[in-house]
Amino acid sequence: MKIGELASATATKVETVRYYEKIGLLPPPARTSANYRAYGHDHLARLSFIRRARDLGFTLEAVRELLTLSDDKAQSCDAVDGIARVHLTEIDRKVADLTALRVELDRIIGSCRHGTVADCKIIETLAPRTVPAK
Amino acid sequence: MKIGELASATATKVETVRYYEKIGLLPPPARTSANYRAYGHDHLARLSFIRRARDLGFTLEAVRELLTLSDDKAQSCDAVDGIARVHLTEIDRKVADLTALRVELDRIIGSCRHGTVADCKIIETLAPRTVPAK
DNA sequence: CTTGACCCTGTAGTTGCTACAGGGTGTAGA
DNA sequence: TCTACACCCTGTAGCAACTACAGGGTCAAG
Repeated sequence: MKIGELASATATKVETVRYYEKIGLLPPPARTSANYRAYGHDHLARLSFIRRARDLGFTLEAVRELLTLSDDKAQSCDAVDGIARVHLTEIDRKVADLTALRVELDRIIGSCRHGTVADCKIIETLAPRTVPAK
Repeated sequence: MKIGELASATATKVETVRYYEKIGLLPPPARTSANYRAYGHDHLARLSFIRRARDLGFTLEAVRELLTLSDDKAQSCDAVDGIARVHLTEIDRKVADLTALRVELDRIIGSCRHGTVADCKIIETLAPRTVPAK
C-alpha cells in the first residue's frame, strides 16, 4: 500500500501521514526499490486509530499516550479511562466558555442601531474605558 | 507609562504587547532616553480594545478590521455588525461540534468496564476497523 | 556599589498540520 | 520511443497567537 492509498483510506493528507511518521506516531514503514513507503494492515489500523482519536478532539500527546497504553494489552483500562475523562472535562469547559461568550456577543450585536461608527454600541462595548484620545 | 505598567493594566504579558506592536496592531510609542517604550492614554485605550475583542474570541485579523472601522467615526456601523455576526455564527458552529463530540465521548467512557486494555471498549471504539495485527 | 527588578532586541519554540520547491518514478497513450 | 502526467521523495517555511529564552542595558533602594 502506497502513501496515497493509505492517506485516502483514512481521509488523511499525504503530508500529514509523513508528519505523523516524523513525530514518531506512525512507525516508519518498509520501502520499495524506488524508495516509496510501503504500508501494511497494521499501519492502516494505527492510522485509523489516530484519526478517530483526533476527530474526537484528543491532542496528539493524548493520542500518543493512548497508543502506548493500547499496546500493553494486560494493563488496566483505568489509565485510558482517565485520559478520556480529562478530555471530557476540557470539552465541558470549552463549551461553557463559548456559551458565555455567545451570550455576551449576542447582547452586543442586539444593541446595534445601524447608525454610524461614532454611535456604535459594539465598538463602545469593546472599548469599555476609553479615555478621550490624545 | 512603561510597558510593564501598560501590560498589567490590561492583563497582558509584556511580550504580547511588543508582539502587537510588531504586527502593527499597536502603534509604536515614544521612547525615553533609555530607549524604554513610553505609552499614553490612547495606547491604553487601544490595547484595552484589543484585549476585550480577543477575550470575546475575535481573531487578530478581525480585531484589525474592527480597529480600522472604529477609526472612521462617520462610517456606517453595519460593517462592524457584520464582523460580529460572522463571529457569532462561528461560535455556534463550535459549540455544536463540541457538544456532538461530548455526547460521543461520554458514551465511550460509559462503556468502560475497568478491565484490562485487551477488553477496553474505549480503545476498541477508537479503532473501529482493526484488522488482525501483522 | 551592588543587588534586583525592570527594560531592550532578536530568535526559536509551541500545536497540528499545510504548502511549496526541486527533484525522482511509473505507466499509459501517440 | 517519447512524453505527459500522476504519483512519490526530502527538506524547509508558513499559519495563529503568542511564549520563552539568550544576552545584554538601566535604574532605584539599601
